[in-house]
Amino acid sequence: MGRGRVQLKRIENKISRQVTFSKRRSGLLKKAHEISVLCDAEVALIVFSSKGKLFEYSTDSCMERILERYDRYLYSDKQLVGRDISQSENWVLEHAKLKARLEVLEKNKRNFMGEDLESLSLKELQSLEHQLDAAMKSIRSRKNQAMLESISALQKKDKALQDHNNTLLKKVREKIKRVIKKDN
Amino acid sequence: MGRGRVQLKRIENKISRQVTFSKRRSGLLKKAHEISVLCDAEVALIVFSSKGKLFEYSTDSCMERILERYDRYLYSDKQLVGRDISQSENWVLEHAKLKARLEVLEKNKRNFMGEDLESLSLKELQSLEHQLDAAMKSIRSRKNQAMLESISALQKKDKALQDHNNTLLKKVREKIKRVIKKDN
DNA sequence: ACCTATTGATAACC
DNA sequence: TGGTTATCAATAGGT
Repeated sequence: MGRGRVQLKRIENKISRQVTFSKRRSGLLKKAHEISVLCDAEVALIVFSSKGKLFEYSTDSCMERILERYDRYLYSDKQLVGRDISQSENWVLEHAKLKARLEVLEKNKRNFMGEDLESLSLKELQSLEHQLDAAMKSIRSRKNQAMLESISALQKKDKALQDHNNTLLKKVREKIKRVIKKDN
Repeated sequence: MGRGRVQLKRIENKISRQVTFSKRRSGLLKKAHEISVLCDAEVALIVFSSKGKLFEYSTDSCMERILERYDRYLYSDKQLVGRDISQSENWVLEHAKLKARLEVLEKNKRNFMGEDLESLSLKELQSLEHQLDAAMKSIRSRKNQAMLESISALQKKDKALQDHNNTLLKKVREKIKRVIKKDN
C-alpha cells in the first residue's frame, strides 16, 4: 500500500525503517483491536522495536490472563499429543531452541566479521556488504561525535586546572611577599 | 474495506463473524510478519477465536523467547518470577547462561549493524570500526571471487552452447546437401 | 474457495 | 511526530 510496492525485506534506511515501524505498528494494533471486537476474539499482541521498546495490545487490557490461557492451551495440547512430556523433555526442547538461535547468531557474527563467507550466495554477500557499509557510516559518525565530546571535556578540565594553578600561584606569591616584609 | 462500511462492533451473525474472523486473522498474521521483517521488530501475536481455537505468530517462531523478554521487560528486577517457576536450579542456571550469551550476541549484532552505539566507549567504537573495515575487505574479496566464478561458469556454459549450436548447424547443412544431391 | 467494488492502509513526501 | 495524497492492499458481500 502506498506510493510503491514493498519488498518483504528489512528496510535498510534507518529513518524509513523507523517511520514505517511507527505507522505499521499503529495499523497492526488497530487491526488487532478490530478483530477482537468484531469477531469476539481474544488477542494478545506484543511488539518490540529494533531498539527494544515495547508496544502491546491485549483484548480488555488483560495481557496476563491471555498469556496464561496461552500457556494452558499449550500445556493441554502437549498432554494430548504425548502422554508424558515431562519437565525435563520440555527443558530439552527449550534448550534446543535457544541453542539453535545461538548458532544462527554466531554464524551471523562470523559473517559480520568477514568469516565463513564461503557459505553465502552472491546476493547474500552483496546484502552483507551494504549492511556493513551502512553500519560503518553510523559508527564513524558516532565515533566523531564521541571524539568531539571527549575533546570538549578535556578542554574544560584543562581550563579548570589552569585556573586553579593560577590561584595557587597567587597565594604563593603573596606568601613570599609577606615573608620578605617580615624579614625587613 | 470491502463493499460496505463496518461498525466497530461485534458481528452478530455467526457465519459472517466466522468468515470475517478467518479473513482478518490471516491479514493480521501477515501484517505481523511484515512489520517484523521490514522493521526488524520482534513480534508475538496470540489470537483465540470465539470458539477457543488458538492462532499465533512469532518472529523467528520463537514465542517463548519473546514472552520471556516481555516478562523481563515488565518485571526487570524480579527475575524469573512469573512464567516458569517449577524448574530445577540447574535448569535455571543453564538457561540463564544461554540467555545471557544470547543477549550479548544480540547486542553485538545491533552494534555490527550500526545501532545502539550510544552505549559504546570511544575505544570500543574504534575497535568496532577496525573490525568492520577488515570484514569489509574480506567480504569484497570474496564477493569478487564469487562474481569471477560466476562469470567464468557462464562463459563456459556459453562456449558449450555455442559448440553445440555449431554441431547442430553442421548436421543441418549436411542434411540439406544430401537432400539437394538426391533431388539432382 | 473465488470474485470485485469499495474501503482502508500506507509509502513517499513535506 | 503529524498531515497529505497517490497507490496499493485488504476485505465485505456475494456467488
